[in-house]
Amino acid sequence: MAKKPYYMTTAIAYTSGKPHIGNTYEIVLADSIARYRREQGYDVFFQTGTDEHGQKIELKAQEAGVTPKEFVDSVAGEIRRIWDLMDTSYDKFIRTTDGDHEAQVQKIFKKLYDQGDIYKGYYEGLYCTPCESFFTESQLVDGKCPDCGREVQPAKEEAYFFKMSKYAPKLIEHINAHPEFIQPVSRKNEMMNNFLLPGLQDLCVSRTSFTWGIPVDFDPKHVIYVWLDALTNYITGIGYDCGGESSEQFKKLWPANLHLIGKDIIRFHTIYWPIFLMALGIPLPKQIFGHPWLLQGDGKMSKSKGNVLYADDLVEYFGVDAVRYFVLHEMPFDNDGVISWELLVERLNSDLANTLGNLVNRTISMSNKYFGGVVENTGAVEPVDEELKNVAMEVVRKVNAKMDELRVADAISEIFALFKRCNKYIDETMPWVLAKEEATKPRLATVLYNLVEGICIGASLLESFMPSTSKKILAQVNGKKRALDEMEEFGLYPSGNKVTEKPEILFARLDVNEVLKDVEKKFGKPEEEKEEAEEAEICVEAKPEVTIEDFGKLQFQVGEVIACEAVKKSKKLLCFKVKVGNQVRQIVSGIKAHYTPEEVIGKKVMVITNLKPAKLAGLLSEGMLLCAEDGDGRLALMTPDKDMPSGAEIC
RNA sequence: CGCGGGGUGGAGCAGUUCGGAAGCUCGUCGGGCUCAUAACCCGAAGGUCGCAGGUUCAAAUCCUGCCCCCGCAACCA
Repeated sequence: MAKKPYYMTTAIAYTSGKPHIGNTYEIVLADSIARYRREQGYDVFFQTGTDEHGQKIELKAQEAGVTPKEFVDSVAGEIRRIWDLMDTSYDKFIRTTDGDHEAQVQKIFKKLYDQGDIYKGYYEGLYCTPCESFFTESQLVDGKCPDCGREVQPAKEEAYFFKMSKYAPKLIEHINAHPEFIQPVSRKNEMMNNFLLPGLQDLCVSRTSFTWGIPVDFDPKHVIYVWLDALTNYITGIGYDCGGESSEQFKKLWPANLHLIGKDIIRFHTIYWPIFLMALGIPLPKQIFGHPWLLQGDGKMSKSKGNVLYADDLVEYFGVDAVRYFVLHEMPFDNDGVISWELLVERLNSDLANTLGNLVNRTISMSNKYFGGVVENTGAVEPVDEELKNVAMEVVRKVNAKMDELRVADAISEIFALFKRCNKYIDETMPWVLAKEEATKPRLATVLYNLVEGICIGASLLESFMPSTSKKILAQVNGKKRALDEMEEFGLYPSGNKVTEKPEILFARLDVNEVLKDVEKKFGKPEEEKEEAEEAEICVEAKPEVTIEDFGKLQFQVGEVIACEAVKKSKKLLCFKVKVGNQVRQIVSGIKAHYTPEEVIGKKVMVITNLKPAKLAGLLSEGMLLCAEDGDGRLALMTPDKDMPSGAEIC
């Protein structure tokens, strides 16, 4: 019987920079699902890749002084290196700059245009010519440009749009008829209520403001904007052709069984993507799963804090499988998870070193000590054995059930429950007591046999999640990897097999303080006490040299804060009244997080007074308060060293 | 009233869909054991489930109001 195909994908990673552990989580999660489906007998095709177009990349490349292509080649290489490092078993790595993808996207665009789903329209708005920006009515300040205060003109910019609304009813119907389509279900209502039911707006699918993208071939000043370019990778990657020449592979694999994505892009995958597919007349994927995020432990990610976590750094300390274990185990099903060095060490020590590693180690040691490594089933059973056997026999069924719901973290917990049960079994049977008398040796042999059998089952199940650990354990106990359908029977381990003589430590315990100290040395201080160190570490990007004349254009003066209040509806802004000489200015400044209005009143501050006024949150700001900013974004107002009258010029 | 997520023993989380004895892992304390990576096993302490109301025989769970945290968005001059 031919194996059933199973096509799954991850989102493609955006090549604007090195992916951190949060991005890496997705590929590992996908990998564990892919591996498990293979175990279950599916013919799995697992695709991942990179999204490489867009203005941001164009800019980043410019900053780096390389071409966009050179830039994405380098980042895509880095991403792929990390995916490989994490031991992920993807079958295809697609890049949106691949020639066949680009060509097919152009054809798709043309087809949708020809059939009237894409039309040329205009981005309409009010245009400020000097600022080269569009604004909507609501963004204007007193009917003028919010940036410069000048007049704006109604204007249009050409763009292509996709008629989303046309397919919305059909999509609503589909979603209602297939409750499993959007996972977790809580997301379904969000999509329905927020986007689908209120009515979909047509989607802008082209841009003329940058060039790093796939050109619209019949109108080359436009490039195809992100979603039509990125989402289609799922079909172009397996050989879709909208001219009717799709590959055999496409015919076999489509529709996809699972798109695994982050919760932030659920909207695009459950609304725009299905609608594109409907327009192309091909079936919809069976399931979209929006996973939660893995967040850094202590506060925001920040390079100066040294707490941005990258998979390769973590692997250096803990090893690939420990990192895989952590991200898979710690990530709950529909809530964000937390990752930090401390938590990582905790999991490594307690689950991997203590529960699992130590179990394998003590079992093998005893086999060597008492029987020269030979593991034999003498059939000397006792009632206590039943419970262990039950747990071992149940575990496959439980893991299967969890994996069918994509509850990977729970599936792993089930496997570890078996290892814990094995540890308990050792205490119950007390092998070291049995070893004292010749008469109880047969019983001892059976106890050790049962343990090795339990370990084999657990280790075999572990393959999808921690592939190399699984292999290592099986090698140490000299057992064969058990297939899922070989786990309905307890006792398949060949009686008389010999375990390894020298068990290798699977996971060494780490001392959390030493790790933290080490990390600090390597990546900089992770938390608070960083005063002195910080001073030296701040590095501000150098600006081009200016002349004294340039400097002379700026006017700085001492101002006295005579009033200050928080700006309602704004998290960051304070509104100041500052007396400068004989006039009072209103200045709006984003330092709410650093100063309260009370503490700032009466302070003498440094103000740039000839800056073009601007509106912030609807309030006029005539000038700017100068602050020093440290590496963590903390601000300090600049005040004169000696008392100076307000209005005194700073030069 | 911008959008969204969250507040459950010291830490990290489950449980909330569809009310029905507050649960898991770690840590702490006490005990057991010695095969093992100071690991393993057992027991205990510790929570007004953010606050205040309401519905109900019964609320972590449903309803109303409020407080606080976190992302994103916006205007961090």
